[in-house]
Amino acid sequence: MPDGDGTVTGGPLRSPMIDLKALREDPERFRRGARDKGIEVDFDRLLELDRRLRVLETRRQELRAEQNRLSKEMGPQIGRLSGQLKKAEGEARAQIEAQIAELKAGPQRLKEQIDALSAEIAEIEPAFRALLLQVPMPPDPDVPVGASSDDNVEIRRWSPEGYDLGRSFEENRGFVARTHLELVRDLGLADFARGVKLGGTRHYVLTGLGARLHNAVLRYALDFMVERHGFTPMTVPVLVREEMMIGTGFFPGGRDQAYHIEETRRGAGEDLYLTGTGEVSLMGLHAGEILDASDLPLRYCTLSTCFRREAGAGGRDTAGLYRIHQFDKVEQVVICEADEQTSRRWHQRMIGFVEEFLQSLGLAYRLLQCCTGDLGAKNADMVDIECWMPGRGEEGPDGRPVGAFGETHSASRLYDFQCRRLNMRYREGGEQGTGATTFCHSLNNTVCASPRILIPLLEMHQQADGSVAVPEVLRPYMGGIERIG
RNA sequence: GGAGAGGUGGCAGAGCGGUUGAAUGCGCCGGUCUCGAAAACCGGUAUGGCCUUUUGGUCAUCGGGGGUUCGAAUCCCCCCCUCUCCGCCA
Repeated sequence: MPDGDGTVTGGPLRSPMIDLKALREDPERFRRGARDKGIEVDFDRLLELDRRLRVLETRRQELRAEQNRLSKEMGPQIGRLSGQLKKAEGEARAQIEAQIAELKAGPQRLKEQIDALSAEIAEIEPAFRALLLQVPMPPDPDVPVGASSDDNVEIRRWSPEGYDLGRSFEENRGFVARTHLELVRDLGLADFARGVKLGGTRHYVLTGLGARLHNAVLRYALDFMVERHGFTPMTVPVLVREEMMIGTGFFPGGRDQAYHIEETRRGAGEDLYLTGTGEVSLMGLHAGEILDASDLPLRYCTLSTCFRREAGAGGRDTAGLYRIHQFDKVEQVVICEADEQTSRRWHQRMIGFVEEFLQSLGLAYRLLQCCTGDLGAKNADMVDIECWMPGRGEEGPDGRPVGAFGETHSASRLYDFQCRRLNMRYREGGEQGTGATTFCHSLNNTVCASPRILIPLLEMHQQADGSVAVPEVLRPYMGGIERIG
């Protein structure tokens, strides 16, 4: 199997990708969108290839129509003559053969012309598809234009009662904050050396109560979405086919970020990829389907292990639980009707769920409106949520970190970008329905990614004596334990 | 891992290489009949693309890709998937 981009041809999906008609009608909108996102796409070439392809395709269709017509006309004749040929002898035989050859000559010429056109099309089509696949979703007009995360705009912040984000941890709590690294070490919650021994850099082992806390917060997060907000929990593959990675928009852009299982090298038919988020499988669930409009919106969540190569992260965040190759995450996904207002409302609600979740854990956070440069290819809009991590950030005068916000959540609004690529549509009556079909809209947001969430959890709930208080909502998942250490 | 059987329209189920985008049945929609309903009968009932102002025309699609052929659901190759049996195994 080829590994090249732009080759989602098989399976139940024949990905239409970006709306070609929209692109033809208003290429400027897509050009601007890509520019604002800092993504380079050769639109001139793309549009030129599109024009050429359509000319060739139209011509080929005309020829094929002619061929079909001829075929219908003389098919039966050739068949009849071929039948006679079997019985015929000598002179009569030669005559029939000549007749058949004559009949075949016309279509033969057509075939040659069609083959020539086909060859030409086959030559430029892959490049066209690859280019089309690179076209990002244009950001919504109300998304601030910016180059990088530095240009993101804070929307609001929240902190638990009695904790003032304008003051230092020490001023708030009366003692100097330990970092999560120190807490984890002193309380025996993680073993980095052995993690690295097992899996190499950026691996870790959560030990004892560390593992328990990790599981507790994830289980709580899943129950929170299911019981409080009516999401349907799913367990899904984390090892998926390439078409799912392309369909969800992670490929081609994010190839470097995904672990690639090269099963073809062992004789299998296709390679597989480890997913970096449950979003891939949750979105892929209904790929290629026509959903029943009355079943929308679909609200799914999953607890899945996520794998990220962190290519390009260089030496950033090498220590601790912040940036690692493998973690677990509860993810929420909504698939709704193709309506901007509906889609926007869900975005707000999904962000609200996370705020409620973080508040119940007593974690301080802020919401950031991501700027165009930080959206990635697939999003029309994205809001990041960052938790306050007292042990993070630059060193203060005392040589201790002053604290910083660290990204823990990301809420994406994609319109029909993914659903087009995944060929996921809806209409009244679903598959059996009769009306026109429409591509769904999709959204996703983190609910809880751990162990990263353990950083603010441990750092915010640490006590003067070095112990850590377990938030009340997690205690039922920790066998009633109220305090670690 | 080994052996075999299959994948056709919403479902079931036909389909000697040539008016087969696909019989037939079911389902669904519309109509006739009826006070109304059922039955019966008649008609309609896929998706996507391209051309077209409308109407309409046309191409592609019978798991996916490639090949043979003037012509492929039908023949050949590769892959994916499903089922059965054996082996192995949480």
